[in-house]
Amino acid sequence: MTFAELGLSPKVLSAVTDAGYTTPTPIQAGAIPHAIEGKDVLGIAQTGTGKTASFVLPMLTRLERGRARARMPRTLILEPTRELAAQVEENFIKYGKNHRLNIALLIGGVSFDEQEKKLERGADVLIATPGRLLDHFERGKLLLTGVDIFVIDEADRMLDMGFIPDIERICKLIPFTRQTLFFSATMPPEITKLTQQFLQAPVRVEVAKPASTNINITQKLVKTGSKPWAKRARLRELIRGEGDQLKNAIIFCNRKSEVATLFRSLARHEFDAGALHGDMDQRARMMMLDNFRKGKLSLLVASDVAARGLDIPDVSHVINYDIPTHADDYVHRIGRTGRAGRSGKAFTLVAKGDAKYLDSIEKLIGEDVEWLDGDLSTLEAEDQGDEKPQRGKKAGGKSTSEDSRNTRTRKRKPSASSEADTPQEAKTPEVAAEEKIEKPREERKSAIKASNSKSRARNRDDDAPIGFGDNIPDFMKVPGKV
DNA sequence: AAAAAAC
Repeated sequence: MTFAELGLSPKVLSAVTDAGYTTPTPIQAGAIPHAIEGKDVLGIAQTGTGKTASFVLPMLTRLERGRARARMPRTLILEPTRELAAQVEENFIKYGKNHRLNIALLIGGVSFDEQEKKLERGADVLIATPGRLLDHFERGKLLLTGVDIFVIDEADRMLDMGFIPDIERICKLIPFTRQTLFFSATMPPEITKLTQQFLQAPVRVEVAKPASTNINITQKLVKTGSKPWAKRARLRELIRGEGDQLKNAIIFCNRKSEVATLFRSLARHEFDAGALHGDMDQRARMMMLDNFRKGKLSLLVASDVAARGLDIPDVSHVINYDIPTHADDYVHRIGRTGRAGRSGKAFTLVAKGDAKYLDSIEKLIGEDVEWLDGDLSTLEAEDQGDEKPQRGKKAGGKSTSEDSRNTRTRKRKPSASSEADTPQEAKTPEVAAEEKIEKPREERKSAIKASNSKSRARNRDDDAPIGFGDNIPDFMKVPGKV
């Protein structure tokens, strides 16, 4: 089977050939002919199966007839995250290089002006995250009555993120005569219901290939102490131990605050690291991802915003700094490596107390993951000696910041051994970009809370009802308060 | 328990 047999237009075909592809993936072979015919498609596939091209290519072919009118986009593609939306735009640019199409990307965190201009000019392709799309719609900058092709990508993730009501709303604004292409990695009951609602006599194309069975990925568990400094030290040791084998790595944390902390720590230890999480300013997000893709950064510390769908062909390692508490996240995370036929390694740091999460992961993927060192039984013992191997520190201090304080005050150079093992060119502009990273929301929130409660405490009782002065009736008083 | 997404 070749791309030439799928019914794509010559313009599209030549762009595909130029990109170096000749053989379609199963999802592409299954979906493209039907999509070109104008049929609805239900695609069940993980990312990394060539899913994006399976809707981009037929859409380009179909878009060759007709042109866009102002404020009336001809197609709409919904994506759950900003990065995925941007990635789809890249695909339209790459495969649409022989076309003259107006592409508009509507995502949050960036200015409205440019997006409005593109809508005004008439968009052939509109790629959006739900929030910003509805925002434009409510401002009257957009009519969806001209949409001929509607794509819902990563539907199960949209469900996880609570986007379904938004999607239902958007769906009602699009003519029912449209063609709908619907993609999801899994088919939970809610999603099945949605497909019955949105799709008409769809062609079902299923590519069952969960990332966990990807034989290109070598999975290993890594024993670690549970204290933050101990985990960071173990991580550095792990990275250095991989030496040249580690070309680049995505390091996943469970919390945005942990991403920020770990990123700063790695940067101080002269690692070539970047960070990515949802509370960062959008420009920094784009820059980090871009530099990681281009190889200017070898480590990317990320939250689960990067777990699904991100297509970076050449990631040698995925490291779960925190074990994912949802087993499917594990599958998605490690699926960022071992892509496009390459081999990849996936390490998961396991500390005392992570056993139950490990259990559900192994249950889901249907196999036991090998330990790099030791095993679950040695974990407990290991954690007893969890004292920080340095003296002269204030006991009972916050171990979280100690680790960074050391290097900040001393600014020591990396040791000879680490110099050999760690990626060089450490004087990255990304370290300077550290300042651009916003504080995680929770930190901001607690800061606000602290200052609020302080000012409130000056005035009067926190929970006292307003308007009674000191004569609060008994029944209005908060129980337990004097 | 947390992440993502709108000003």
